[in-house]
Amino acid sequence: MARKRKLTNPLALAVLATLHSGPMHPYQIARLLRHRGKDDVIKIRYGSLYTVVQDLEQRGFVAAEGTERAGHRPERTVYRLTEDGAEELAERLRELISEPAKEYPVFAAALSLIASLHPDELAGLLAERLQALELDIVGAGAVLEHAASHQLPRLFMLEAEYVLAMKRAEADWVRGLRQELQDGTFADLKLWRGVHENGAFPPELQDTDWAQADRAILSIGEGRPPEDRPREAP
Amino acid sequence: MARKRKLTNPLALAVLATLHSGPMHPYQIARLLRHRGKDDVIKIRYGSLYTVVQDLEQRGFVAAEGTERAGHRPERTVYRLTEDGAEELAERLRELISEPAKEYPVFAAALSLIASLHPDELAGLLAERLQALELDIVGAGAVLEHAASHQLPRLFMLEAEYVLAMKRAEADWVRGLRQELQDGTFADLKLWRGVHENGAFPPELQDTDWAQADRAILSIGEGRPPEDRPREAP
DNA sequence: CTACGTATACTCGTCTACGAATATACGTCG
DNA sequence: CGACGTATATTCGTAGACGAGTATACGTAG
Repeated sequence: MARKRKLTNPLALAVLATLHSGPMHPYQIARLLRHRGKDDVIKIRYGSLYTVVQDLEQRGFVAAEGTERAGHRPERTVYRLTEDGAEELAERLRELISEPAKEYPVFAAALSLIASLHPDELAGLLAERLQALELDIVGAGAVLEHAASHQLPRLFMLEAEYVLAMKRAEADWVRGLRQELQDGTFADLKLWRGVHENGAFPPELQDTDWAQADRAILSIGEGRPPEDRPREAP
Repeated sequence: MARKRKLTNPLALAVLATLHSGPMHPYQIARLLRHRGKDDVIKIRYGSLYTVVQDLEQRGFVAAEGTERAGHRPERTVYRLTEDGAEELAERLRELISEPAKEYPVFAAALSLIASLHPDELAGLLAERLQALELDIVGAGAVLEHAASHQLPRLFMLEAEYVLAMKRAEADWVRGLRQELQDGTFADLKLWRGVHENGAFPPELQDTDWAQADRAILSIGEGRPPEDRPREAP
């Protein structure tokens, strides 16, 4: 947690935002965040929380107001938001909203390696995912409706709306792919099965641009100049 | 990188998958991953790569085949995939496909804290995001078309298709919200401005369930039992 | 032919996230 | 009333991620 770097840690931003509601100690921050359901979109680990708060203090974004003690519980340090902290929070939020960040969802990673799995397995796995997603979607929808009917302003539920929209889109996409696999519309099934049965690409695909380039990279490992030397592909 | 834990690191899975194409040394793995465009959905850091490969070796998922040296370059260790490695890869992929993982996109985090920003700013920020997203979308679409027209099987572009679908969905959602803010349809604008101008909630919202509960949590910090003591909200 | 930029290939040290442990207090059920 | 489960509140140690550094080789523009 160096001195001058931008405050990118979402938990840190959440801490600053929570202190808008008044000075409090770290554990209370966590409870409030939880109560407000923010732990659904922001990872709250106690292990990290205290480190983050210390860092915020060092940077001058929060300040210790003093310590108190209730009964014989451990002493608690109460922090408040500073001017600098409020500004930094606003600035980071502006940035996070206006600039899409590059993220690495694991599902995309898995898809990118999917050729390693046998195609006949995939449809079933996608069906499982779809079920789970649909459950999630129903649940999230219910939460949103419940909140609305209890006068919780939409302003505080935007993140849930967004997450729901994304889940719906994912479910749609998964549904489409599963369909193509089931009815055999998916074009590469022959190729794909071939790779698993022969451990190699069918010859008609050996000489495309990308196969060439792949082989070029692979051949360097051979200690020979990248001449020819056909190799089996993934 | 402890001994028995599941292999959740996406880079580790990518390494295993790449070794399907034959034995090679770490740097070559990275190059091939890059050439295949996988670095778009899987973070490849050299600092991590070598650690990850070592870990895979310790777990028996890859094995060193020996070392070679080209010219006076540093010695390179060539690794191959083991049976165990192939199995582990397949098992992890199955899991990643069939079970949606909980993730924490920063945009959702930012939305969840958005009340800290003045509402009149938000529409503009969303417009910026939208522009960036639309550029991304055009770019990704072009890449997909180019790949298709060069015979690269769709099988190897699924992750790009998925990412594109997600971006489109996000753009749609952002467009909708921006619209509501611009034409004043968004219901909480009055409340929201009030929070920023008075630093407090308008009285008609002070007594809802959630405001009560929030106050209950806050009041504990006061060292008093959670009786009454109204407080200002975010 | 020499200087410079770029690619190859890896290592090191730092920073950070966070699991797990710790320790006290409170409520309650028999 | 004593034993047990849960909530309060924080600290500590360590595994893992990764930025930045290192050192050599190669291509090429001047």
